[in-house]
Amino acid sequence: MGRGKIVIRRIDNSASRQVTFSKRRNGLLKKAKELAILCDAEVGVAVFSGTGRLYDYASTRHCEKPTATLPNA
Amino acid sequence: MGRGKIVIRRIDNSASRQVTFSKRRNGLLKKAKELAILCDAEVGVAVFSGTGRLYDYASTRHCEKPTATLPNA
DNA sequence: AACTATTTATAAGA
DNA sequence: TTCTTATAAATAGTT
Repeated sequence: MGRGKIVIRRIDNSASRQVTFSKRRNGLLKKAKELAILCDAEVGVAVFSGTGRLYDYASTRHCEKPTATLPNA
Repeated sequence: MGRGKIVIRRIDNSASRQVTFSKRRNGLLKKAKELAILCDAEVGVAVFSGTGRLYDYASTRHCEKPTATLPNA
């Protein structure tokens, strides 16, 4: 969905990969939220960046929100 | 993204809600997979339908895949 | 379950 | 890196 068509494979360029990660991560979380609201569904999403930072969404949060990182981060 | 613009709020009509759930659930899982591949990120998504059926995706599956249902399903 | 008119997401570019 | 814009992709309403 952009100026050009892309193939779904790892983006080699680190800077481009970071930019795409930021954009698509936001898009995914937005879609998750919309699905939960529109369809009255329970939805949970967790995304860890390459540096181990967590970005998440849960339609119903049953626990305390952690500031998690991957073990190897 | 459709013939008409919609507001993000629970879809009252049960049949429409089910159809939208099916379409958007597939879209969300696809986006999750693309994000994981493009950006080399760890991504997990879990969606429970109103009837408690689970639809999920995990970029790296560390455990056995369960055929889970919500407790109240 | 297919089909498109449209909206939305986003790849490039500024 | 935040904003813009052309274009690809998702999808709402329809058949």
